[in-house]
Amino acid sequence: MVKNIVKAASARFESVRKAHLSENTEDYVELISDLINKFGKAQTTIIAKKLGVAKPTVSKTLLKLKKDGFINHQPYQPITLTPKGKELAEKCKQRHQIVYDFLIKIGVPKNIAEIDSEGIEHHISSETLEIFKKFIYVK
Amino acid sequence: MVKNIVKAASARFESVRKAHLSENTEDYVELISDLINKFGKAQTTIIAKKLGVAKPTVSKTLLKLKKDGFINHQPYQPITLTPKGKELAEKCKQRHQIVYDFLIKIGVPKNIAEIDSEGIEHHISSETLEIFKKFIYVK
DNA sequence: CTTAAAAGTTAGTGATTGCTAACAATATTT
DNA sequence: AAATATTGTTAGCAATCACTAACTTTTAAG
Repeated sequence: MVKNIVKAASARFESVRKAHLSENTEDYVELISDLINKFGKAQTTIIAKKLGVAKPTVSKTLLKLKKDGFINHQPYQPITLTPKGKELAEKCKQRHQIVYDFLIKIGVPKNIAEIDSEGIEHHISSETLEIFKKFIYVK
Repeated sequence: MVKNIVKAASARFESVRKAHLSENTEDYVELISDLINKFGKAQTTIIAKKLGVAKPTVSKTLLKLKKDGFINHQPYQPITLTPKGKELAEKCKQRHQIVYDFLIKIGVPKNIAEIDSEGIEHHISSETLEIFKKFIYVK
């Protein structure tokens, strides 16, 4: 059936659009986790600087992350991750690290690997990730 | 200086956001080129089906692509690419192919490679792409 | 050649993710 | 403790990219 062929063709674009919806959440949660680990706390201003966006943008996103159950946050208070947020952060960090290590392994310069891994990490399937892993540790 | 460290940290996020702005344009132009090659013409309805979006979404995007000089398009007429559009399509197709071939080469199954290459292609630097190429042809 | 189907457009809406300007709360200096 | 600086929020706006409903144009069938 022609319809099914077209449907299959569109699936990959839909996957990419779906990934875009969770990208922002993942970037925030991963960053918040890093900040807590490095500086003991995560604050709006630091997040804004790290992500290269304005403070109100962060403020608004934090409301959404709270609503979605990833963070605990009261106005003017530091941000903490919920169990759900910690879990997502952990998953993202592992994935990010694998992509980064893989790029380094195949010879991509550090500064380039940092940028590329950031863009790629949200679009890698678990299957491909497994193959990346084998490359890093076996070869 | 601490400021520069933070600025460097934000650069990769800004790169990703910048990539997102051109992603849609690239997907459309690449697809339009494919449709012209395969079926002799590119039409709104086919594009909509292939991308998995509604027709009005395509219609609106075509106006933007025309405004930006990537396509020629008069209402109710088939779509053609401008030289600028052809150039971009060619670049995207090559890049897409390299990413896809690379994934296949390292052992990713076809159906997964199709999805992942679609998501990844917009976030790969030319440096990493060159390394991918070497992998495909040399090893 | 008229009618029905297919293709394409316009209008209006909503979510997401940015921004600036202005203000409020908190922390720091003096 | 008062003034100042920093931090965080609210309000209002814009661009992008989706959608549905309703309409127009073109194509195809009878």
